Amino acid sequence: MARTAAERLQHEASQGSCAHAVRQEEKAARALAQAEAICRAHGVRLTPIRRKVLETLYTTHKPLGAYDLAEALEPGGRRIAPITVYRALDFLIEQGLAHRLASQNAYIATFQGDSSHEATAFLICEECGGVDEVTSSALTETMANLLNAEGFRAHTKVLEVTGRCAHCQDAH
Amino acid sequence: MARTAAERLQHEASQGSCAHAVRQEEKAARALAQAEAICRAHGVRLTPIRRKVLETLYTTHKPLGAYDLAEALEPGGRRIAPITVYRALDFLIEQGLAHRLASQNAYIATFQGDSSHEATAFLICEECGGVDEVTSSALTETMANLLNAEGFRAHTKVLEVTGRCAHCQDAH
DNA sequence: CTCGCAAAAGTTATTTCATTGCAAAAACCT
DNA sequence: AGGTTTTTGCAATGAAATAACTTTTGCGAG
Ligand SMILES: [Zn+2]
Ligand SMILES: [Zn+2]
Ligand SMILES: [Zn+2]
Ligand SMILES: [Zn+2]
Repeated sequence: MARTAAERLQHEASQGSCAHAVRQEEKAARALAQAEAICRAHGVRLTPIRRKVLETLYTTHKPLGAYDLAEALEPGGRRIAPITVYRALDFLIEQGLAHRLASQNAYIATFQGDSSHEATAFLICEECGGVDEVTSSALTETMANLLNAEGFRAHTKVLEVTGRCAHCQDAH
Repeated sequence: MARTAAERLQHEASQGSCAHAVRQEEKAARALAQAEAICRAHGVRLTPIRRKVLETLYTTHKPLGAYDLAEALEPGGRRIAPITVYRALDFLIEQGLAHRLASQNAYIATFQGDSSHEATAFLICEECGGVDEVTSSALTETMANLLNAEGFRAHTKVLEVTGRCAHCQDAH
């Protein structure tokens, strides 16, 4: 089944930065500022822990498990308990700032503001670990039609594709 | 996150048979016969354990966790270890006879022979626990286009939608 | 400022899901 | 039967997620 958290980290380390991560620092800074704005607007608090979790997700731009996050947050402070990470993740997901990749037991920051009625697919590269978030009106429409035809009222959509991203194929 | 195995079972018990399960016995019998044929054709063995797991999935027609299955197989024999169930599930999934619902940590029998290049969506009702397996050429095409546009070579597709099925809305 | 409340984080333990490693048994093939 | 491969048994462990309860923190009302 899904790669474990430890394997993910090792894989990432062995790969170094990939094209998915380029210029991630600047994007992360902007995204973080926007997240603060969103939280203010929603009247909720982006506490230090929540902020740090989100920041880690942004700068990594790869799926991280809750225990990965706990580890990543460790330096410069004491070890954070898993439950704390999960609570932060729950918060971030509620605010549409993060997303759970069910097929990986991992979490990732959301760049495009979760326009919740849109169908969003996550393309997960098995080679470099990068994740692309893609939507298209065609996809949204097709899903809507399909669900409509079945009379199914959707609550949560999980669209995850694993495989090989474009630049990992080139570099094969 | 996802409903636990125990909750699933309790939910099922509280609901009795729902429309998703009607005439499941006959369908299950036919599907099981077909599964035997498939295994013969593939030159692999549908052993008693594998067969029993598949049968349980067919007759239940609801997502079951590995430990649920271990429990379900218990009567009339000794307790089966989780690993054994997982091995049986791995086999069934390899043969395209079962499917893992990543969003539920649960497994379900596949009725339509997994024509592996088709995009199949699973509609999971949060009310009755029933799962419908749907495909459409439109969905397959849309996904193919989307992946093509991204230059992404797909290996595994996870399309799972949770919500409320048609008859659970009627009965609300 | 201090009291009181509610939200957040800490602590400890437990549950649920999945895998590893090795031994025994069964099925298959000469 | 003898040797090989596949399957199952068994015990322990790892990994992901949650539970129950306490303490701390942020913040407004008095
Ligand atoms: Zn990459
Ligand atoms: Zn890649
Ligand atoms: Zn139903
Ligand atoms: Zn239903």
